[in-house]
Amino acid sequence: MQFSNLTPEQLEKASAILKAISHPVRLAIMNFLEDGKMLTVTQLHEMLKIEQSTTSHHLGILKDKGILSSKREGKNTYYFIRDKNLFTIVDCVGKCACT
Amino acid sequence: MQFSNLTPEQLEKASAILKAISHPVRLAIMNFLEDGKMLTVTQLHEMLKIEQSTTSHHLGILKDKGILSSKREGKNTYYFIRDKNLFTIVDCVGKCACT
DNA sequence: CTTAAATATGCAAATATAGGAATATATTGG
DNA sequence: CCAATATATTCCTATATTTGCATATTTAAG
Repeated sequence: MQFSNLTPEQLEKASAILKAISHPVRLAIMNFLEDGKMLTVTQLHEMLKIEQSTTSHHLGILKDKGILSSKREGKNTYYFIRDKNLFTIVDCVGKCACT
Repeated sequence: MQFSNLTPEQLEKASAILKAISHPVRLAIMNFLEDGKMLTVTQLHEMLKIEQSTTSHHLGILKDKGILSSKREGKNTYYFIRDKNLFTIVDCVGKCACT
């Protein structure tokens, strides 16, 4: 493949990022964390009303792709958005979804 | 599921849009069409150096999700980005991919 | 009508993803 | 160490996606 102004590597990277957040649950998580908030697995699991393991899976995916970071504090693990650039995408997507 | 400020429907819609463009080939297509250009299946198929049918499939997905529109002119079908709002996302994603 | 070019579609195999039950691990308090 | 809470992981099944070959459809030209 050959590209206009993005290299194949950049395309792979960009699509990996998009793919990671292209899921209703993960988008909801991003939305909850949008303004820089930090939330635990249990908090998200309760807010989303989905299984704890499912929540953990999704958080794992987001962390694995470098979208989220986590910070352990005692028994809790707080998750938060790693790169503030992503706020823009989430915001932008949110707007597009309202059209 | 319950959400902060996006309804479940909006989340579904947003993730459907994101999912549609979350693929290296489709992102490359979006990138080629980014500035409002119109390109045919054959042009894209040659630019991307992938099979004609694969190209058509990807274009079909993007059209099906409302991302692209097409316009037939003789034997050719020109594809173009339907909603200019998407330029912003593609642009934004492109930037994020360069970090 | 026939041919060729451009595009679309049906199908199948390989691969990837999603979700949840059960279980494992980690951490704190007693 | 033991119990309880929080989180992560394993395993399994169902479902979706990707790709390309073969074929169909559409359109223009002769």
